[in-house]
Amino acid sequence: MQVTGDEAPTQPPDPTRSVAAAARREQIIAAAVAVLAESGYGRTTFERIRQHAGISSTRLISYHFGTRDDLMEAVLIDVALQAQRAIATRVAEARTPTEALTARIEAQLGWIAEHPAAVRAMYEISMNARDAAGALRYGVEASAEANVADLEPILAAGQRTGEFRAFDTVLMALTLKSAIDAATVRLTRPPRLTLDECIREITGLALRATRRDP
Amino acid sequence: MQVTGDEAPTQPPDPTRSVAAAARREQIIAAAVAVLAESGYGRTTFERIRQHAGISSTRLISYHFGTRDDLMEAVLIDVALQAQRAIATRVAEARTPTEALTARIEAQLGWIAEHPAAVRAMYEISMNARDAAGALRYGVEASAEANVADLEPILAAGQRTGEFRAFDTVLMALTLKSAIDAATVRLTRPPRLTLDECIREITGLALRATRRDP
Amino acid sequence: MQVTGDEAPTQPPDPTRSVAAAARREQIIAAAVAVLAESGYGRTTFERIRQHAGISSTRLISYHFGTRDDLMEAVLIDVALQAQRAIATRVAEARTPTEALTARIEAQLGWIAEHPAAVRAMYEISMNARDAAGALRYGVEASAEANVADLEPILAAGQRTGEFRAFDTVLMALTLKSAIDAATVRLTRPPRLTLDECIREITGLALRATRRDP
Amino acid sequence: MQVTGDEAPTQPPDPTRSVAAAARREQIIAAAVAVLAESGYGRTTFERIRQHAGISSTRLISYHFGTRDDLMEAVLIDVALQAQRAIATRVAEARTPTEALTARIEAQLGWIAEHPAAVRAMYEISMNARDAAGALRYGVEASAEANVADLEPILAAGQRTGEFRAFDTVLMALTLKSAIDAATVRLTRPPRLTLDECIREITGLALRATRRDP
DNA sequence: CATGAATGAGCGTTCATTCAT
DNA sequence: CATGAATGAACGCTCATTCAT
Repeated sequence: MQVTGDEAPTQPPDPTRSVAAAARREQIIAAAVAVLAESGYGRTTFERIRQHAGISSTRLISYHFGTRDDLMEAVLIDVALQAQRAIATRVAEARTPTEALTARIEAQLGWIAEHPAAVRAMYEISMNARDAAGALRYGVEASAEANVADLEPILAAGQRTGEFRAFDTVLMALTLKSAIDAATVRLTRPPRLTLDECIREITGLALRATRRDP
Repeated sequence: MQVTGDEAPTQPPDPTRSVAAAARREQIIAAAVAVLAESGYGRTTFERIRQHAGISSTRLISYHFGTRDDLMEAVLIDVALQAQRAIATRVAEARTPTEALTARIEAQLGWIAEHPAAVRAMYEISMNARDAAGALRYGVEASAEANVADLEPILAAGQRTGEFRAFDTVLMALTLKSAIDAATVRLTRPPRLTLDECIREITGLALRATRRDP
Repeated sequence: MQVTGDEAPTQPPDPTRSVAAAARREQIIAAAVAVLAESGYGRTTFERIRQHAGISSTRLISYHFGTRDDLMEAVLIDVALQAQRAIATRVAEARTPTEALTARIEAQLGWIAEHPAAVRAMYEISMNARDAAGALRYGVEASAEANVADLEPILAAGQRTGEFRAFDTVLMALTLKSAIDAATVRLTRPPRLTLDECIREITGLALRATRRDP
Repeated sequence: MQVTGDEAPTQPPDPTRSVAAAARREQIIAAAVAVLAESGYGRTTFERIRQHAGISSTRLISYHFGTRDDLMEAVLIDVALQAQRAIATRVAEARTPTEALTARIEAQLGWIAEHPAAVRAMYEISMNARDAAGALRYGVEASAEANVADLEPILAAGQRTGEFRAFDTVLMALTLKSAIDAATVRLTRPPRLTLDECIREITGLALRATRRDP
């Protein structure tokens, strides 16, 4: 994802080569997430990030990330990967597709509840970052795909083991994603539900929707 | 030292005094709505609005609306009032609370379906406009209140006539609002529903939720 | 040549509409010419121009001209037009093609000798201004064409009147241009010639090259 | 507090000590020449040179050459020496001053025709490099002197042997230099001449100008 | 009702350079 | 011999806004 060539600042550091650079990047990304969540995309300037990160110069940001757009992309990728990893870890512990489905829902809702700022930051970026032509850079489609990509295999596995009934796995994945999104909103906006209520609600729905007809 | 108000070089002209001024204001607001919907809040600059409106100078915008924030507020109010009026008109034709409730839902969903740009513009403003301190100027609460304000009287009226059962009218109004919001999303994002399906869904839900137990 | 639309600063002033704006533009262009001649293209910054023009803010420059490239183009056009006009005026006074040819050479060499800064400024721009792709924006070809455009009609007219012999007018125009360019160099670099010497040299050459064979 | 010289963090390594360092320097100079010729002085940044040279970091450039100005000077000197050497070698083969004069002209024009990028690079540097005060660092005078320095001895020798007539050798050298410069332009810009034509032209001129009157 | 002219503040970006190993 | 990390300074540009008519 690193830009090479002309656009990059002098000496773009290879993040994989140096732990110090990686740490700096993490520090800056964390600050960017906080500012995005608190102040919104439009007010997330290098200067505000600099203040929040407690570093001396905004130059340090462009040194590590290049342009503002590059930084935003780095934040988006970083946060998405973190979420993905957290969820994948918990799903990996499941022994059956049913458990996996439950774990997946719990993990996602749990992660969202635990990282409201990160979620908000992703939202700000995906709703505001635009390319030169003015089109949204990270459209709804992209995030939809991302959220569905790991759900569909679980459903397919469940059908293979016979735990789940026959249905279109892509469509079901999309439906579950929508349900989770709806529940997510209920975590933050009235009529509010607690995390446990959300999880219970969605897992109940998912299990009923996928289980073999008796 | 000019003897003018605080917000503009010459105070925004009294819209009742001049039809020309009112027309200009409408023209600019319409352009602002279009730009907001197409380019997002951050890229909705005076210059872009000027182009879209086909007027000669951005000065004309600040002349009529004062600051950018003032313009955004004017857009928000204008659009909200328009929606409110359209809905109120249709609700006013209803003869019973039940009819009013149905009309209210149909009218709102209908208006949303017919004015996607306006809806998007309101969304952009409410999600991005911030005050000097950095706080969202038109929080979720504000729009919630607005959307609920005309719903609650209908419910109360239904209870008085005995058509509706006993329930907390505020809570029920909020619940219905949430349901409508959810349906709204289904108009634009998969799994998609048609306007008619949305209306049927929500009115069915509302009627069942409010009617007297048999 | 005025950029319209997005790239323009707020309220690009129409230079034809206001004498004040035209005066400001002239003032800024004059300062730009001086800085270009003195400091070269790379050091011709808004700030240096601002100082030289004795104006308060660099913003005034971008207000009137837009981007730096736009300014440079404006300078180039302005200077070229000025030269063109000065030359055309003197050529217009000529009664015969022979006189016109002489006048043309005298006028161009005279203008160059009188406006060394302007000549240098044009040179700096044409040798340094590049487009986004990195290619020279105002190639040698462009200036060659410009310098030849008014020469060729004179030659053609002389052939019609019978004062000049038969030759390819385009080729002859190019040749004369080359001779003038060479003479120009001799005005500034050793072995140096005076303006009068240059004029005598080139007009002598031109007249001999074009006159009817006896 | 490092005990180093003024210009670089660690003093530019002694080129005689290490062949590796010399090779690096050559590599970087070659890249710089290419970038100068292609992109012009203003766009010849460390980053672009780095890309062109295929090295990892711009730091390597400043390590070997110090500042940007130092690099440019190194390029200028390197290219000039190369040209000088090529020309001197061919002149050394001549047995008489007349042969030497011919060889000198042929060699210079030949070198120019064979190394357009190097010629262009020298030109870019000499026309753009400036000192802190803003004055051209390598003025026209400098290059004139350089080009004349080896011409004058040839002429003087010819006078001593009696092959050449009496004339002011410095003035004649300058004149010949001007003629060569003019021919150089004719290699690249219309009305164009081939290399052979140029050589014939200039050598013809030179021999006629210097030979004893019969 | 409309416009022209001017302006200040802030932002991202670029570039060479320096301090460390 | 080479590199990584950091940094300061300057620049062009954008935007909303204000002072005049």
